[in-house]
Amino acid sequence: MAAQQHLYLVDGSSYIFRAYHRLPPLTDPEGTPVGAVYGYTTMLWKLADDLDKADGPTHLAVILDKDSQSFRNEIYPEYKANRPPPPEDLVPQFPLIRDATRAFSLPCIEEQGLEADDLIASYARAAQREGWNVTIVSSDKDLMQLVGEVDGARIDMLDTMKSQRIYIEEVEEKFGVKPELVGDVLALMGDSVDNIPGIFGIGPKTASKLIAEHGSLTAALDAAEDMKKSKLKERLLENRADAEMSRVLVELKEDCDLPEPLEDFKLDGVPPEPLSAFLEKHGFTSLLRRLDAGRGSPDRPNNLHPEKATTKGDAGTAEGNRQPLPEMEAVDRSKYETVQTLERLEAWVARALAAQVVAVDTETNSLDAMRADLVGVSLALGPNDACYIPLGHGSSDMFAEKPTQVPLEEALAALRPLLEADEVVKVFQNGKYDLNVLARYDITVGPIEDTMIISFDLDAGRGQDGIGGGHGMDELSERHLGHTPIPFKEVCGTGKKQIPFGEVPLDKATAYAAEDADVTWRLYQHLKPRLAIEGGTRIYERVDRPLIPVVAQMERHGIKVDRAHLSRLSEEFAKETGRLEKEIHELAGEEFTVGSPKQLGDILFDKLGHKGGKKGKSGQYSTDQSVLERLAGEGAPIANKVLEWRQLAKLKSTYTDALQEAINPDTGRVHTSYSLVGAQTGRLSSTDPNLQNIPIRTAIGRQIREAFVPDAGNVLLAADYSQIELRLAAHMADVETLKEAFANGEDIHARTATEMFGEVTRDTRARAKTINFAILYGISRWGLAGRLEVEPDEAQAMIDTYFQRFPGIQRYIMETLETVRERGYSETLFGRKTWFPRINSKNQAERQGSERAAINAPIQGTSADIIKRAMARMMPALREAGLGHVRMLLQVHDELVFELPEGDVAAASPIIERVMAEAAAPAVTLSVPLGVEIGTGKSWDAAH
DNA sequence: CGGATCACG
DNA sequence: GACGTACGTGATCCGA
Repeated sequence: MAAQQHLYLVDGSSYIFRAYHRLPPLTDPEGTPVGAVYGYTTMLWKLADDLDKADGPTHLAVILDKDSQSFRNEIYPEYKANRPPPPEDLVPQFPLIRDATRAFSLPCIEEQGLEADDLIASYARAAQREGWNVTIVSSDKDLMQLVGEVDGARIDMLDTMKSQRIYIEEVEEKFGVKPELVGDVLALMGDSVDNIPGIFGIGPKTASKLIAEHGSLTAALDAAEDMKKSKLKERLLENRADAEMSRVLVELKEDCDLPEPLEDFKLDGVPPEPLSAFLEKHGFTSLLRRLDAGRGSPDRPNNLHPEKATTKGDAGTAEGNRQPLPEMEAVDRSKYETVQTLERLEAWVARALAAQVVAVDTETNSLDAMRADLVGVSLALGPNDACYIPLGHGSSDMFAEKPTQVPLEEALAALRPLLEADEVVKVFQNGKYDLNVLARYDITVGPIEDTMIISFDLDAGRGQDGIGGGHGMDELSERHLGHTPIPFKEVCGTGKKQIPFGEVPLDKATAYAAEDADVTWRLYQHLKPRLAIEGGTRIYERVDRPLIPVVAQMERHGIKVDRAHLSRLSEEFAKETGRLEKEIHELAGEEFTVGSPKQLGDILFDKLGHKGGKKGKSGQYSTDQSVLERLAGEGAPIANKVLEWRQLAKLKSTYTDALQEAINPDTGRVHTSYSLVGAQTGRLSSTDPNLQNIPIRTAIGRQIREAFVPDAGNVLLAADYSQIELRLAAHMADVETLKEAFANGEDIHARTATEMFGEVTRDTRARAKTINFAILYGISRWGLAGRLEVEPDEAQAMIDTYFQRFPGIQRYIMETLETVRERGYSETLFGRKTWFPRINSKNQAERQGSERAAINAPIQGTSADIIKRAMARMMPALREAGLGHVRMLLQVHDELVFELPEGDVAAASPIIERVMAEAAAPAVTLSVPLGVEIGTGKSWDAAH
């Protein structure tokens, strides 16, 4: 029996539109935009790769739309009439789609007066009649009508953007009906893009419900008569004709003449020319490399090096960020080596030195790098070419016999030349952790690369829809390699049963640890080339990569905290909260848990009968600060007591108690952990403990800052950027008035007050300040109205005045949004991207949320870039001045905290100020000065 | 484990 | 027809 034939029909036109909106605006060496073509090319490649695979294509053709007119226009002149013209930089890419298809030596079918959908339908049916299987490469919902099986020949669909097969179940999931009824559903719901009317007011949900219930469009329309009186009934009766015409419009023409016979679509491998010439012409160098690597032809993709497999293609989108799974040599854990002798270790080190690129991972007994003891090291030099070097296994009694291991000192001596070699790149996943662990053994690792940071610089913000946009190894491995690494909990257990890694038997430990290095190596090969292609090199090389060892060093420094001071505060707060609690209970007339917003709400609004209680969607009264302040103003003494109680309880539990516990017994200091990938905008975040939210705004809270102190003989120095985000907004939106004010060193909120209200008073300045921030955060009249306690109309008037007084701001907002809508990401002045997959969401709240975030991201992100650059340059600048002993301890978004001998303040201050003020240069020249304020003192509080 | 609250820039 | 309205974080507590 002959092998089953399998025809792939590629819907080229719809693909290019989607690719355009999902991919960055790349241009080729001649400046022609080619982003969408690049996506299309990688997609074709992937399909050609699948040749010879089970279910892979034996025949393939690309189907294109010839022009916008079709027989449907004769039925309904408005058909597709309100389609906006394609974007300017997409137009020149249309002909390139044909070029790309020909470059792959694939047939390309288009026909005057016929839409691609009709050709696809006709070819699909023709092939099905021959008993072939058919896969339609498209996600067009109209085509879903075709899905199904006739006499053992099936038609399915493939959405390459989402790597998703669509068969009957998927269609049913989407439309709630069998494929053959999809046309009926479409006829009811209409399609605004194609301008198919459907019935107004009936969306996908109602349409599929009606069709599922009645079995067909006609039946549903007939049934309308007997429905009970409703909007729906009216609409069905009134618009029957529209629905019936829509049914004709969505019907696919399955009997077109076939311009070329099916047999001509036979796939026969892809000759290297003209493909290579095409790739070269358009600067697709990574694909060109793949072509060269694959013995000169992509027709045997399995011979390609796995690391050269699909690079970008269809990364994260509003609808998901799964990439097509690249071809790769499958992970084979049996190939890993457990290194137990010095001889073998030296052999690995020698090979690594020769390889120039080695992935490294350390295993320890703690997540806290500052307390973690080294348990082992793994290395990877290529796919499955990895080893684990156990160093601290079996230190407890769980091992009957301690396993054979290279003694720690000897092993470190052997590894040191590798880890410190200038000419060998060490690749880590979250290298900051490993750097800190190894620093405890006096090993200064470098140079390093970091797959977590690379991923962040490429994909920050993707997966805001909860589909997974994280940068952890397991997630990256799933997403990019299609491989699930052994979960940590499978090796060490979880909860109470968790054992330290050092107690894991060597075979299991090797499988886990060597795999981590293996996966890191693969991820690096996969992600690193994308940086250049997608314009991520600048931010990675100039901002984030240099920062890794700097932040690692800051974490190791830590900051001294006065335990006695905190303990005293804890006691005071405890006494005070206890006293308040009693008073609150008396006022309430019963005892209850003050810390429970639920109980408090019931007491305030039900029992005590206060007015204006608002329940949120959790069905619970809101009792937050603003509510309690209102009640207090209305003369409810209990509200003030609760506010006071809350403040003290918060300070005690979050700060005075927790910080004491965070003091490292070895160093006597507190070592936070900064996340370099925590904030989508590029900011750092701080955890365990968070030292970026230590109180400062109230006097009581500031007492906690007094506990942060220098060593004897030293002082703390705090250097703050003044109004950096507003300055950047003035520069980026090019607002003359604001730039001038900053140039003259004016009080910017006062200046805003003058412009807005004509005079500066306490009140107008405060309002101006609120408005200034509101602008940075993407304003709405209601939001501003709430903050300023005015009517939305008045807030709108203020916004209008603001835009009028500061021309440029509105234009900046519009332009930013337009760019983000088009490209899917925002960009900082230094080229940092933040993706907004929901910017074009149909859900208004979702979309508007993304819009506000997108307005803010370039500003907040540029500020983050600038302070990061200052941090990376800081120690070299200080060292040059003989101040290498100055320690940079903390970063709080626009502030750096240093510790230094009292006598060095005068020498260090101007250097710190200069490095911070000039941190944008030379990459970016700002049209506003960056102001830096410096203070010193015997505590963090005193330094402000 | 999610929601509410509140600490910071 | 109602929703929900300022950006970015992390820690703690309560209660299901």
